[in-house]
Amino acid sequence: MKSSRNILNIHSTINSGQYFLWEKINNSWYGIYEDSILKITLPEIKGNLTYEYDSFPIIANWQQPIFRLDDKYDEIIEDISRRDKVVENITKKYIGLRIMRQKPIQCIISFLCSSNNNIPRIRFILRNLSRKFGKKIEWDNNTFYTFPTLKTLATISQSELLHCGFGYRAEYVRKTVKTIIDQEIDMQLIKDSDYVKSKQEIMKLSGVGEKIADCILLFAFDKVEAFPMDTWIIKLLQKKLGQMIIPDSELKINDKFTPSQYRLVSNKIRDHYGKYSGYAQQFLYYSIREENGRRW
DNA sequence: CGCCAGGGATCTT
DNA sequence: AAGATCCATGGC
Repeated sequence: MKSSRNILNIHSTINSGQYFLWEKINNSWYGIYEDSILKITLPEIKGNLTYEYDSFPIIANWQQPIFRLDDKYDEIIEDISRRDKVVENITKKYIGLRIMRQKPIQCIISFLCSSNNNIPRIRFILRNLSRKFGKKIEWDNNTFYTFPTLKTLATISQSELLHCGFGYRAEYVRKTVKTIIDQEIDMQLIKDSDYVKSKQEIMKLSGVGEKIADCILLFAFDKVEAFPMDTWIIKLLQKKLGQMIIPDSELKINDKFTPSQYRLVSNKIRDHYGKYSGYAQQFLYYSIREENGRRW
């Protein structure tokens, strides 16, 4: 199965801080997904705009759900581009950037780990966790480790988590895993409900506040209107988007916002960008990181 | 040494 | 309801 690069740019999509367990080996990207290893091989011939997809153990046509190829991409780009010039320009520049659809548990643990942390370290910690507690898979002359299952996660001790590098987030992981195992949150409800109700439910998890909830809903639960606001997006709001989205507001955007400030700005911003706000956010985030010379 | 990293929980006013 | 503080860790 192949797809054109003008609707999917692998590099920007994988390197946009949404899905941490990918690594490039030679001319292929390898990703961790459930019990399988995903593989994308880049074209060797210049001008060839197709990718080749593979996986082991095989998952047929995995790229369709994972890169959300079923989304009406053109319509989404047109919709968010209409909202303001900033996003219009960025979507032109980085066309092909996609949102990926992750498995809930991996996504939840990944973003629990993201609080007050940076992307290289998030990757480092998640890889440690996988190496120690995931299933070993030998493929393509390489060794890979899957992400541990919920059941396995429940058996991991606090000190083992600390040894992976979770730091103070180890307690979040332990509590969150227990909450999910004990079915104290309703995963089906999160899948089926709208953004507001799903967010309320996912925020019952320890370590999941406003921002991380938005990430989980956007990257694992199809809530494409979620607009996660991290420190970089907040800087952008202070610098160039604030007046456009929150005109004449008495709200002062500080470097951190309180939960109520977050909700207020979130409401305004989702009103501004509409039902595909999550896509707008991902373009903005990627753009900021590119402009600031990301290191990862 | 301080500041920052895809923040959140908890305690204090 | 809004601030202040602490959280573990590494890069710069």
